[in-house]
Amino acid sequence: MDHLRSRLLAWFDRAQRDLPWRRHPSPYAVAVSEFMLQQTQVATVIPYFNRWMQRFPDWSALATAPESTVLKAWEGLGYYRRARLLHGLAQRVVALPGGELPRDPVALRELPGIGPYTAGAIASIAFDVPAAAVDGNVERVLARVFDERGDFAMPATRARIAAKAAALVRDERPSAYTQALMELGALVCLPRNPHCALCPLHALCARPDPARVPKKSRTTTTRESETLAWIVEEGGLFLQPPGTGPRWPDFWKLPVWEESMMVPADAPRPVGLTYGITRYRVAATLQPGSWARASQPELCRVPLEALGELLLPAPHRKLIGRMLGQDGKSGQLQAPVVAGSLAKAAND
DNA sequence: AAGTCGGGGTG
DNA sequence: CACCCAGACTT
Repeated sequence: MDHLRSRLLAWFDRAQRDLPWRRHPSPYAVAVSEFMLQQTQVATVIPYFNRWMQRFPDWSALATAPESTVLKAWEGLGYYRRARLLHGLAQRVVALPGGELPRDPVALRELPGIGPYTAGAIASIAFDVPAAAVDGNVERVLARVFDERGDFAMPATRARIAAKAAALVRDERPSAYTQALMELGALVCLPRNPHCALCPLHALCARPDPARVPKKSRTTTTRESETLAWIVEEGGLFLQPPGTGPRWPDFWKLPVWEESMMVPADAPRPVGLTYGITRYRVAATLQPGSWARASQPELCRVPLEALGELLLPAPHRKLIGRMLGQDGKSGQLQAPVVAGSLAKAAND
């Protein structure tokens, strides 16, 4: 399949996107980008990556940073275990003799947070080592090219595709080849509406018909609803500290509304938001109120102007933004902006 | 082999 | 809405 490779590489040289981690692809930059890109789209990662490289420019800077700082820089990206694993990876790397990642994918696989995909991706992209890196994009592209019709949820199907990917590896521009396969999946060989007419592999693809593409099996989502409490006293908002509750163990959270403990307030009006977390779809309401008796001892009263520095789940931060009349369209609110806005709103 | 873990982009 | 995304780790 040398034909496939030459066509793919020629297309990549022409069509690849200008992405920040392609500017100076050091092993560190490649590793940071790969961790951030796990189950996360490129457009979401770009601003996080740029801020991260400013704040933690190399392995040493990351390794010596406190974990709270690392998590704060990851806030809003999701899958927070990745941040801890990357932090742990940095500490392992600086302790290695060369102070750098190994280039062997088998050795990479032993390090924290580096699975089969990421090991192949770092080896090939950062070190130009011929290694296969099979992510969701590559799986889809190869399944179409080789007319693999098995269910993607079945390990046997994925194993067949992985074998195809491994058989395609050559010692010819491994870095560009790995990125080209993924870039094709991201720009041309799309999940729903592949642009087959524009595809460099169109002539040799076994299944160029967009109407007959394999799809992943569905996941069932469970619906939930929750009411959270907005209680402010003396410029401080009552929050649940980290370490409690089923979700976001590292985060501060809005407390759950307790009918027996709280009295709803007439103003301001409640605000609502529906958000998804893993396989759940949660309809959340933020209810303003006050304490019926004494405040719950496990809650902390946090000054509104300090909220920007706290670790808050994205949906909770959005609810707070809406309660204070902010647009909230920016999704992730910058800490200084939040602090300033909250202080201003608290004076109203 | 199945569950868990976030959040946003997109048709 | 549902699906998908440069997956890894735990049970």
